[in-house]
Amino acid sequence: MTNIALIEDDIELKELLEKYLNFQEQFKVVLSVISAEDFFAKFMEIEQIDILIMDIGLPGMNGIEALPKIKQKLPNTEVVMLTVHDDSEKVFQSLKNGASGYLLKNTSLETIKESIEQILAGGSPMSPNIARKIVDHFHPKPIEGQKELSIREKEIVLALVDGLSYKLVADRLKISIDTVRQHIRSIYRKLNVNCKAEVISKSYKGEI
Amino acid sequence: MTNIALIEDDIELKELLEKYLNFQEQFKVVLSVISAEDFFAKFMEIEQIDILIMDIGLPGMNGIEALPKIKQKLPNTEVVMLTVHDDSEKVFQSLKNGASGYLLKNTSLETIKESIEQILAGGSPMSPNIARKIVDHFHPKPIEGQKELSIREKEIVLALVDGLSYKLVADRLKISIDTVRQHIRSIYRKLNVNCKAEVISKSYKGEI
DNA sequence: AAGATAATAGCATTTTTATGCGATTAGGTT
DNA sequence: AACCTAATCGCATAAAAATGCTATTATCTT
Repeated sequence: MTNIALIEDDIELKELLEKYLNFQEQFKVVLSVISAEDFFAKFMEIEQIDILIMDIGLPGMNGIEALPKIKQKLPNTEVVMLTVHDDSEKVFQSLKNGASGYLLKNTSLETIKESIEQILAGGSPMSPNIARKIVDHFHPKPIEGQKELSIREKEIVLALVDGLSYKLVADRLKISIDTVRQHIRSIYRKLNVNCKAEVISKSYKGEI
Repeated sequence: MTNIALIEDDIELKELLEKYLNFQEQFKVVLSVISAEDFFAKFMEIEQIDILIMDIGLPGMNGIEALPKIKQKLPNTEVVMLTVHDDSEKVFQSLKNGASGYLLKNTSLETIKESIEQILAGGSPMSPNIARKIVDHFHPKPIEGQKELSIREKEIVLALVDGLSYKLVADRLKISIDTVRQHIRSIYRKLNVNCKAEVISKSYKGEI
């Protein structure tokens, strides 16, 4: 038996979900509230919550703000966001704050049921459009008007990302520190930056 | 009509997929080969390839190596990996190299068909276990024995990640440059580092 | 042959970072 | 009351980074 909690301020949807999930014999909705504040007031009374399905747009504290506080108190509860928001910002913030899944509100009850089963099987349910936003995050973004770094320059960048000083970069690549300086000059020119920090950030953002 | 290409060295699976997809009236398998080399030899003859479904474990050049070369020549073709490999390394490399979806080989034909439809609708099909690996990538990893940064210190970190100098950090937070220095000292002590570069890297790795 | 680019290296100078030491104020804990 | 932490600020100094300028060699393109 899987214990499920809901935070959803759309009463109609909340009751529909509650009914549908309780109708499944393997699930039990043990808590169903309309706000994060409500959840914090009542969750201690529940012996176990396996899965929490929550909205982002809530009255009072929103779902994304509430998420880290919930995960702090219930680290073993898997949280799935169920929301109309499909902008990247909200998706990534939710994931960073501890969500294990992200479903859009046009998801069918059937698919929500399957999503819960996926979570229990160690997976992450994700509406395809949300998955695309995450996948695109990994795709290198070609910056227009930005010159391609040479192989050697990319090696220097990797060393900088590793946190090495000019001296240590020189040691790693067996070149003089002045050559390192020279390469870094070229890198800064090509990337239009003027400090290591920006190079490292661009590297992590996939802009190199 | 959607044109589909396959690279799959398991002949049985390859022919099964080919038959199944051709049976769907909205799909047409326009190229079906058993290696990347084969693909490169024959893809020019095909007028259009909308979707490429490919394996990773191939004879000769493997799927991950072949991927960037394929995307270079066919930037508008959406690539879905279909493989038995579920290790994070292969998943992330595939995404970085341009894959738009990642399915495990236990995926049903029915689900593969749905995955193609998801791609066409601008989504990214993803087996739930693969999605979990990607989601986990965003979850902050609590480092044992690492002290929690204060709110102010986190603001400083954000400013450093943005590439600001001490002086500009001071301006942004309306404090003196010496206070910035002091905060950065505390941050370095808590994170066990001794330069901005490492702080920025830790931040992007989710270790803060 | 001339021109462009990548990789190497040196020297000088200014700016920024990293670090040592000390200090005050405010808020919370024991 | 004594103690701790977060946040603030100052001064000093050594190390590292950023930048300006020059120069050689090799390779590749036109």
